[in-house]
Amino acid sequence: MPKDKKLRLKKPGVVTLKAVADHLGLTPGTVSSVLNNAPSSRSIPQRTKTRIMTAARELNYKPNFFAQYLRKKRTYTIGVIVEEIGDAYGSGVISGIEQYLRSKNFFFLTVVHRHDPELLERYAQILLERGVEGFITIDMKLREAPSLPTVAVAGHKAFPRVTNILLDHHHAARLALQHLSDLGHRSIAFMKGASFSSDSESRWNAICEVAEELNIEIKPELTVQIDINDATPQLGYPFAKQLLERNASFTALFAYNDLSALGAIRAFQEEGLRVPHDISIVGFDDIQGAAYNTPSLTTVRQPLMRMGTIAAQTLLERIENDKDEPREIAIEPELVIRESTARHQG
Amino acid sequence: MPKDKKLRLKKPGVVTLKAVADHLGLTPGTVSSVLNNAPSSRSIPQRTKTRIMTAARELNYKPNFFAQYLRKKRTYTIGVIVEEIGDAYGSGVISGIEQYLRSKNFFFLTVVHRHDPELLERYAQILLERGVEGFITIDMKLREAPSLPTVAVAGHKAFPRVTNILLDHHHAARLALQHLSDLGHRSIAFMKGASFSSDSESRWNAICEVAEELNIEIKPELTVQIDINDATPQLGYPFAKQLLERNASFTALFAYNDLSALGAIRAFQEEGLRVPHDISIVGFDDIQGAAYNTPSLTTVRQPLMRMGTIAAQTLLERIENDKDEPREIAIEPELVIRESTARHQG
DNA sequence: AGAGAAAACAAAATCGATTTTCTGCGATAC
DNA sequence: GTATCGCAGAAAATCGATTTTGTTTTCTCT
Repeated sequence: MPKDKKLRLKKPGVVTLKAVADHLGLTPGTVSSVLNNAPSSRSIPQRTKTRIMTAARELNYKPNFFAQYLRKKRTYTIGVIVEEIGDAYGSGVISGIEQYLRSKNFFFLTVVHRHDPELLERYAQILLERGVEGFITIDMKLREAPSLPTVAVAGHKAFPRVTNILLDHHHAARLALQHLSDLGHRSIAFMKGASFSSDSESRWNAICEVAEELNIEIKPELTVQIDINDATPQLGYPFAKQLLERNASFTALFAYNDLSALGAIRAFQEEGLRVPHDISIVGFDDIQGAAYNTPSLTTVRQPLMRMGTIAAQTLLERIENDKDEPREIAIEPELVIRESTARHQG
Repeated sequence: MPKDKKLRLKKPGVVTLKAVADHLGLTPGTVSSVLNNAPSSRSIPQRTKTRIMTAARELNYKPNFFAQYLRKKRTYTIGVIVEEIGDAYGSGVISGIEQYLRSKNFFFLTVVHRHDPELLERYAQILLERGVEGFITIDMKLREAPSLPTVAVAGHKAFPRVTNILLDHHHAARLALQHLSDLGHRSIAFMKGASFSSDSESRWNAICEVAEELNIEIKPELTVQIDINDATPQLGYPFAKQLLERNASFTALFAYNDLSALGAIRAFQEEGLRVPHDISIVGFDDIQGAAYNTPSLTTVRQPLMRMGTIAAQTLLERIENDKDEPREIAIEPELVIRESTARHQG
């Protein structure tokens, strides 16, 4: 006969509030109010309070999270929705989130969207079921107003309850293009981000504006559009090849991000082009590893960790104080000059 | 006067079991038993069952996860403990875990250990509080038997309730060293993994054995010990420098993993050494990006995603059927030859 | 000395499910 | 004609907390 499964449900060692109360000869309610320092415990004498505290510590009492939720409706947990597990951009942001939340005794659940609406729908539902108190989305295009306080990292559209954290793309474009221009590059190729990537549009618009300001011509034959979804340098590879096939000459490439830049370097080198000798390349983000590539990558740095910290902080403030949300928080980029750009050998 | 916070606790739109029951003129118990197809619903006529099902769907009733847990003690959730957010090795494994769990309608919570016992302790506690039904640890040295079914990816020590998923390191070492040997390398330098990395010891022992078999001498002056904790190529950089400072000549390096290999390449190139022309390098893992480095990395591939899938599958089987755990599951590595190794120019 | 207040807790309601135990009624059996 | 069974569902107990309401005592004050 199989052992009764029910018996295994009750974990033997778990100390409940009732156990503590019994041990003290008090009722659960009294113990609870003291442990939570509730107003109703005002009339309990210090002696008893101390007895209760001590017993709770000695028995190693930990309130059951689920039972507690049922009354308090709080989980001290937020949901983080990221493109892909281990994606370089998201990982940087999440590190910042983790740091901040840990310091505030909050916890977070992570799910992936992969730019797939169905997957997102499903995982968002799970997060809600699990009682998250807010969302942080990373590189995600929101389709509708979320039901909870939300901070959208790289979010651009305005929605109720949403704070967008966004980079100053105009400044970013200026840093990159000015740098290339200063190095003597005039024929610059561009990679446009995939339409589902939330920064694509703003970044491209900023590039167009700045190019005009700097008198740099954006030639259609030197522009490629990324339209795949990949969290590896493979992202840029086919589009760099595509660029080369067009036989239009260029001396520099402003990639959509670091991943696509790394893929492009690989593609160029396979065709016998040297970076930066023949082609200078500027990436975007400054992900982990950009500094360790050969050649190391010149790139527009986004302070990813800091963006994560700010996102978490903003969200917690809204959750705890239900403050009015700031609509937008702007982040300033920074140019990191490394080996992948050089003076145009003209 | 501030609005009463209590009022905001009850979410307006949430439909409870009682709401469904009221709407049907039945009791919650009846509705619950039918929705769960419980034995006690045998006596309920099909008409009523259909009415209940329909109403539940129409009202979009979703059982409250927390209330449900209180009775059933199930969360359909496991805890994944990984070294660092976005670390290349862990991300690969987690991708596999995610895929499998999703197909089985399980969910997972991720926390980081950073090889820090205190952090681990704290996060493990949180996972338990949140009712995970098992653990998957990744690159973690267990200190004691866990309280729940556990699968340890790259776990080596035997513990009750733990299944270790481990690579055949002897085979791995043979693939790498045979390859270098075939290319004519005799003076090979080695990087030993940090003591807190769980594969370090086995991998090193295997290397020593195979070196002996192949008559390759392991010289102390060509051996460096990684003793920092870093999830970027920075991991290998200082130790490669250290190797060079010793002025002992070598023609190849077998790094601890791909990250340290990438860092080493950078260090060597800074000193004017070309890879693979002057030094051949073999990495380990085949992380995302190893194929896109310049030069692309010859490496011993671990099938990370598959290891994740197997880990998840093994764990679920143990949770659902409380089967006896397999003590170990062996994984076969594979050599991926790319550009970072070449014949010794002797 | 008696009323009212405060002290010190106990009891009960509640959160939202699941599960076991009842109950009333019609049909069948003897 | 009544004991028994099955049906259809109601009632109540339970999971483990929190919170509100009650109930004794013991002071305090006049």
